[in-house]
Amino acid sequence: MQTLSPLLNPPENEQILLTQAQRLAGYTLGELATLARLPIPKDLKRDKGWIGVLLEVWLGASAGSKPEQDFAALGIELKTIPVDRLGRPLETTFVCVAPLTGNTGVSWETSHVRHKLKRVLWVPVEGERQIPLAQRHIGTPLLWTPSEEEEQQLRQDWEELMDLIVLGQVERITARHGEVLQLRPKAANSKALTNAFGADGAPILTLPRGFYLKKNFTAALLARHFLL
DNA sequence: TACTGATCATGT
DNA sequence: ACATGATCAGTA
Repeated sequence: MQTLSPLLNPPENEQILLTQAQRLAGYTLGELATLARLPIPKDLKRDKGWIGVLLEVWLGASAGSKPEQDFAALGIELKTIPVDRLGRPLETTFVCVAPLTGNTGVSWETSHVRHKLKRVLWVPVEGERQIPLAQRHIGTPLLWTPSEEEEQQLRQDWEELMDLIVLGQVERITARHGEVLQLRPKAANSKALTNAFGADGAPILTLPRGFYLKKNFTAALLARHFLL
């Protein structure tokens, strides 16, 4: 009888990664945290990334804040996604920070968004706050690559948002822009500012922004897998 | 109650 | 300040 244990090194291939992720399905966060000897916070208020770190440990991702894909050798990004009892996303999904300067000549093909989403291992986790953190279950993982339709949706929103940024309209962008991809603040707080350009072309200080996948998009990609 | 704008921890 | 990991929480 083999005991479930965290991967100590990056998985050597996709199959090993996927198999390990599938093994975790059905376990609770409390069980996995105890086995990995990771302290369990009371809730996520001050540990918003805790579930992500826990899964990184179990799947052998090089944990920490390196500007790489989680499984660089495999070209795979890991995303945990909080879902309700029906498997629908409870939150938007952060993709990457949006570049507000130095965007002359940037294209969708070479964008960070496209690179990040090229191949993603989605791990659904029960996320309803009424369920104590330790009792939330891991769901069935999904190794995903954007379909042509999904990539076109992403590309259209990305180009529209980047056009506004380049035109100095970043402060007029709200989370309502974009059908599947949105731009929202991504900062420690509202006092953290970064450089951008205003409508008149002059430099301005503004909140750092990030690209996020809207829930309708992640809901559809999860449903396509689990209902089809 | 869904959504948008704001926020939390940690490491480089 | 910015990258990693995201969720919180006020208000429409």
